[in-house]
Amino acid sequence: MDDNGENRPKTRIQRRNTQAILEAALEVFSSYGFRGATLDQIAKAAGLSKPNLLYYFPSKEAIHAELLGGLLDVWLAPLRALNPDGEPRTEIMTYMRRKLEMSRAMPRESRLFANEVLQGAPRVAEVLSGGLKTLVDDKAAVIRTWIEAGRIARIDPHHLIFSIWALTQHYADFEVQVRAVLGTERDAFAEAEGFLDRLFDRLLTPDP
Amino acid sequence: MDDNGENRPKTRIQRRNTQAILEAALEVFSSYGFRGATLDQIAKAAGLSKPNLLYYFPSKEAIHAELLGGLLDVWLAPLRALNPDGEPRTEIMTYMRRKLEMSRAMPRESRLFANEVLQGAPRVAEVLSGGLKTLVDDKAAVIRTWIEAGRIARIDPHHLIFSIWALTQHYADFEVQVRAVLGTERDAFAEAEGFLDRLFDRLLTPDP
DNA sequence: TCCATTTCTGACCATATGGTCAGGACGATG
DNA sequence: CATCGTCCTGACCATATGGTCAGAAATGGA
Repeated sequence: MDDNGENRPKTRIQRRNTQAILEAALEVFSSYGFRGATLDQIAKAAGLSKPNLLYYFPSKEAIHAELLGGLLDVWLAPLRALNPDGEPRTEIMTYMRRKLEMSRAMPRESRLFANEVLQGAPRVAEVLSGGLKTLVDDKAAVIRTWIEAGRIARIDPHHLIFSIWALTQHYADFEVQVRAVLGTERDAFAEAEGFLDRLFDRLLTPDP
Repeated sequence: MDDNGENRPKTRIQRRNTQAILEAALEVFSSYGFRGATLDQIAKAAGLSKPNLLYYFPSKEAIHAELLGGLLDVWLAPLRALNPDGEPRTEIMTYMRRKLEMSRAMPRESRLFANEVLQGAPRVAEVLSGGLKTLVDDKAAVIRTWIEAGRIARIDPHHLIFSIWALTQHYADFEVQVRAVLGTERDAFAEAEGFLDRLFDRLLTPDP
């Protein structure tokens, strides 16, 4: 089904152009969603002609799929890195900080996923209920052992993870809103770090 | 500029059809975003022909604008209701619960706004930096007085409001993801209420 | 019942869009 | 420099889409 993976870009030109296309596609898809984006927009942003786009990728779908698939691992890496043998609060705080840093450094990637999920995740539904669910369930189980050991507060692990997603991605996905409300003077991400540190510190502290 | 407001729907048929159109448009726009939605989809969902749609609304833009504008007041009502003279924690907790309830009861409306803001809010940019900013600044000032009086913890009011938005809207905007991860057995919103109660209770409690 | 107004439709239009194709330009390799 | 495979393009196509229009059908009031 998927003819990628075997025949990677070989020549210099292929590498440069596929890279430019994916970069441009990220820009456009993250701004307009899949249906709202057009090949002409992507081609223009990549500095290529539309037929040339389709010389490197067989279809609009394929570009989108390549983008999503290629970024999924990066996107989930921080959660994967959550170490069952680490110090519970450190592990969770580190995870949260990494997610926030990703929102800051890769807001377009965040919006790409947000657009996809918002619109019903038609292209990644299997990933959500497959790999993602497995990963989250796995880490939730780890967190549960920490709770049982009394090392962090007794809160639902799944919703703890959701809260990290929601609070960190909010600053990327709703950036224009955050900026509009805070004004251009304030640094939303810098402030968010302090705020979220405090929030999760309080949330995780076990009851006396 | 806006020729609405004066000539509201009068006849029974007008009322019924404009209602059906807005209902259908909410369904379609919230699922696909502005550019991703088509008039044919909306017309079909409303049980009308496309020309008939355009008999009631002058353009696709107009339908979208009417939807957004009509819902803004409803959407911001809970924040407006935050009472400076009320008991601080009760006021904030009530606000959070109302927002969560709105996410539960009106997920399509939430996604409509989410789509709009995600894609750069081209049609509501003025509202964000105008009315919304004013409202938020106003309520943030109220919260700040509560903090100064030592009645709630010393946390940034703007980010407190952001956190309420992020955490409650997450359950509507990313519903498919939440459902995929949680499975169909669990009731995300019921669980969220308990989780968020606990979270904000801990967040707001003043330092000893 | 008759007429004016409102409501609705099929046919149509201009443009946008995803995608194709024949062939030309280019670049590396002998 | 000849040649072969890579790279690229203009022209083109089928379909989708937002929107228009002349006129038919329904509605409502006198």
